[in-house]
Order: sequence, then C-alpha cells, then structure tokens
Amino acid sequence: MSDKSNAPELAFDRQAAPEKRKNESIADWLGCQIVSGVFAAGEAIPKEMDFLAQTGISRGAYREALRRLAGKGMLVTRTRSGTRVTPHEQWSLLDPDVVRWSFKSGTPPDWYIRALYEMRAMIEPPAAAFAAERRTEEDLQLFRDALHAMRYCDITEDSWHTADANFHRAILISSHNPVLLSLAAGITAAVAHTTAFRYRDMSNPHTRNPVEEHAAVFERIENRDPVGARRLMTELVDTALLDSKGTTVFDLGLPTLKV
Amino acid sequence: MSDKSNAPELAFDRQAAPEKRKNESIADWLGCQIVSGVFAAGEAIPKEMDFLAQTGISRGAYREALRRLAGKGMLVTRTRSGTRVTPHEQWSLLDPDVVRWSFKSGTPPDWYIRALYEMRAMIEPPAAAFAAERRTEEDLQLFRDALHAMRYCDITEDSWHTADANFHRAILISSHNPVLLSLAAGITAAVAHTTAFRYRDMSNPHTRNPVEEHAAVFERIENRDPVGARRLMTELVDTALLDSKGTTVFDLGLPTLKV
DNA sequence: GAATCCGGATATGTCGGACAAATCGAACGC
DNA sequence: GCGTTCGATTTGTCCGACATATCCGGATTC
Repeated sequence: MSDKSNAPELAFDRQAAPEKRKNESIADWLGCQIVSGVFAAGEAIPKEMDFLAQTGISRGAYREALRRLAGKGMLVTRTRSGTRVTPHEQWSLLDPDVVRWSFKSGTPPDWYIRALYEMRAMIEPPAAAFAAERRTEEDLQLFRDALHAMRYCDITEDSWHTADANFHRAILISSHNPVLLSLAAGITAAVAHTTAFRYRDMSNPHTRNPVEEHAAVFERIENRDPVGARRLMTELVDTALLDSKGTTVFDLGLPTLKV
Repeated sequence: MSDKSNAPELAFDRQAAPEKRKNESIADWLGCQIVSGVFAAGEAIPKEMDFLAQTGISRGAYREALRRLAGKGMLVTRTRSGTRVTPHEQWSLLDPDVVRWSFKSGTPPDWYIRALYEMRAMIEPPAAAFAAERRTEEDLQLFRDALHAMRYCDITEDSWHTADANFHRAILISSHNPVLLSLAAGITAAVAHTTAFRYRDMSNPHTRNPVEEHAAVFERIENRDPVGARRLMTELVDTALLDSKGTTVFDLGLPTLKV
C-alpha cells in the first residue's frame, strides 16, 4: 500500500492566500509541493476522496486544481490508476506558474536555471533585433520607464527586479511578434527570478554595471540598429550566465554573432 | 440585449469525435469556433445555462472545457459578467492545440503564419548548434529514421510532414535543454502545419530539395559542428519562409550568422 | 433635478451526492 | 496451468442547490 506516501501531513494552509479563488489556492499549493519534490514523479498525488476527507475541500474544487496542473503537463490521470506526477521532462517549464513555484520552493535545480538562461540566450538577442526594426514611439517609453526605475533602485530590492523584468518584457513587446509575446509572461518570470537568484546576496561581485548594459541595448533599439542590439543583448545574457554559473553560452558551442 | 450574438446555431456535433472525453470534444469544438472568429473577442461565449439547454451537455463538462481554454489564455471568466474571449495577443499561440485549431479551421491569418516562421527562425538554428554539441548516439537514430521516411514519401503526403516534424523534434530533443523540450510539442506542430500549408498544392515550385537540406543539417550535427549546423539550419528556415511568403527573416532585419 | 445609495436580478463559483465507465486484481472454471 | 469472469476501486460525468460577486434600475435625499 501507499501508507507511508499517503500524506502524513497535508498541511494545506487555507489562509495562505485567502483572496484568491479556492481552486487557484489548491493549484498553487499542489504545484509548490510537486516542484519541490514532496510528490515525486511516478504515483504520488493524494486520491480525491483522501484529499476531500483531510482538508474538507469539495471534490469539484480539487478536480479543477488538478485540471490546471494537468494543463501544464505536470499530471496525468487515468481511471482506477489514480493521478500521477509526470517526469519534469514533460512539464511546461516556461509556464509562469511553474517558474514561480520553482523559485518559491527554495533553490531550483541547477539544470533548470541553466536551461532558462540558455533559452534567454536563444530568444532575447534576435528579439532585440526585431525590436530595433519595429519599435514604435510608445514602445520606447516602456524602455525609458524601466530604465528610470532601475537607476533609482538598489539591485537587491524587489522593485529592481520588477523594473528589470519590465525592460525585458519591453523588448518582447517591441518585437511585435505575437507568438513571442505569448511567451512573454514566462520569459519575464524567468528573467525576474533568475536575476533575483543571481543577486540574492550582495557579496556576489558584478563586474559590469547592469543598468548601463541595459541602457546600451536600449540605445541600439532606439537608433534602429538591429545588428548592434543583437550583439549587446547577447553580451548582456552571457554576462548574466557567466556571473551565475561560470560558463557562457559561447563556451557551450553556441557561436556568438560575428558582425 | 445579445439576441443576435446569442448563438443562432450552436451546431455542436457530438458525433465528431465520439472516442474522446466529452470535455475534450467540447474544448476542441469551442477552440475551433474561437480561432475561426465565430466567437469574436470581447464578449461572446454562450452562457453556461444557455449551452446547457441547447446541447444537453452537463454544466460540469462545459466548465471543464472552459477551464482548458482559459488555461490557454483564450478566455477570462468573471462572476456575473460572463465568460469573454480574450484578444489573440494573450493566447498561448505556441500551444499545440491552438496551432492545430488554427490550421484546421481553414486558412489561418497571415500574421500568425509569419510569426510562427519567425519563431522557428529564432529557436531552431541555436537549437541545432546545441544539438551538434550534445547529441548522443541514440539521438542520431531519430534523425536517420526521419530522413529515411522523408526520402520514401512524396512531399504532398501527410506521412512526409510527419517525418519532417519528427526531424525537427529530433533537433529539439538532441539540444538536451529541458525548457526547449517543453516547447517541442508546439514547435513541431507549427513545423508540420506550416510545411503542409506550404506544400498544399504541388504547383508551388520548391527551388531546393528539402530532403537534402535536412540531410546537410544532420551531417553537421553528426560531425559535432555547431557553427555549420546553425548556419545550415538558418538557411533551411529562411528557404521555407522565402518559399511561403516571398521575404526572408534577413529582409526583416534579423541578421543571419556570418562565420 | 441630480447624485447617491440600496436591493433585486443574473451569472459564475462552490458544494455534496449519486451513478457510469474504466481498469486492476483475484477468484473461479475449464 | 491458463484464460475468463466478477468484484472492488478510482476517476469521469451528471444533477441540484446554495454562495458570491457584479450589474442595473429604482428610490431616497440633498
């Protein structure tokens, strides 16, 4: 039987987020439990009636929460077999919720942070090139607001990471590619959390001034210089990756742009 | 009132896919209606009780379908206000279902096909570079199988598009980046449908032999040549874009790799 | 007469129970 | 010994009721 895996303490705290919808609270709680490994891949999810009995939540709300998680590829349900946690290879790892849960539940795995940086290194430089070609005047204001906020905040504050994420979101918006925009929520979440993780203590030496790096990218976008924007954006992401892990994307064989 | 927008014909065909789960059938049907513009953005979705009365489907099943669509960002629900269709800027445009619905319901909008190609042009070349660095022997077999199938099928057949999609999926798998892999389903769906759309009639002249283009990319990946793999992959996607729309990504200001 | 406040109407959110379908395992029969 | 069938278990579907949030319209008040 699954007596030992059977929830010794289903400490589902209803007060954690009282303002949200109930099924969202459950999904949040369950998502955190899964990404932190409390419910390992294979066959762990509490049975519907078990959860019902232990928490007092109705079956419908629990099922809606399961549907949310299943929509992100983290669960599969089969009649009789129960609901299983899928291996993380099948998760929507760029989903904003998955990113948030992963960083909220302590330290995410190394491979995940690494993969998020690599994804940024793939997407953000060409996105900056598109932005340089297509940005409008309204787009430029988004950059200016974000840069202004970054200049007047300390890098360890949450407000700085918010401004940082807004800057990178401005790039995706300015690219005027709808598909890219649909990934913006996940990418900006990755930016905010990986950056916060990078500067989680002030002893980490930052060899360059992050604000000026961003400002340089903005200058190229403002001047409609796609080649320069792409090159500076590549440097920016590579610097972040170097700061965080000690190797750049270039070291992994992804050739940087020679212009 | 909403008398005219109120479903003159809710022709929901229950026989369309009898083997699938009921809520999946509803989600499929509703998704097709939305992407094809039958339910425009703003405020169109039939009210729960209306749908209930006209189709005989239970409220729970309908709600589960709505939850699926809401998970893809295509719907927002608010108490009393009803359920609205969101503008397509907020949809998960790289979701496999959204891609499938868009191409199943006639001709998708130009901007969508264009955006999908641009996304491929951003992601696939660096993914090929990673694949050249990290591919294993088992990975290579995936390429060989796909290439073999492509050689022995006609380009207008569905089996050819399947093989094509398998080849591109093999690249994403061989990149050994979990986040990239989590986008594989959507990207391969985009590959399969855009390619099928490109070769929808045989009169379309293909200036190059697609199979040999793919084989050349495979050769670079097999020989662990990331720079060459990236360059050939860029050419492959640009060729497809040129064939389909008359302009390449380069024309749009995204600089191609100079090596 | 106009602004504000209150209550009813309406649509979604939540709940509890019941039955159907699918599937795994064990007992049974050949 | 092997295949079959029956039963138990878990999710899937449906129903009916109430709770909650929001919008609209009328009544009240200044």
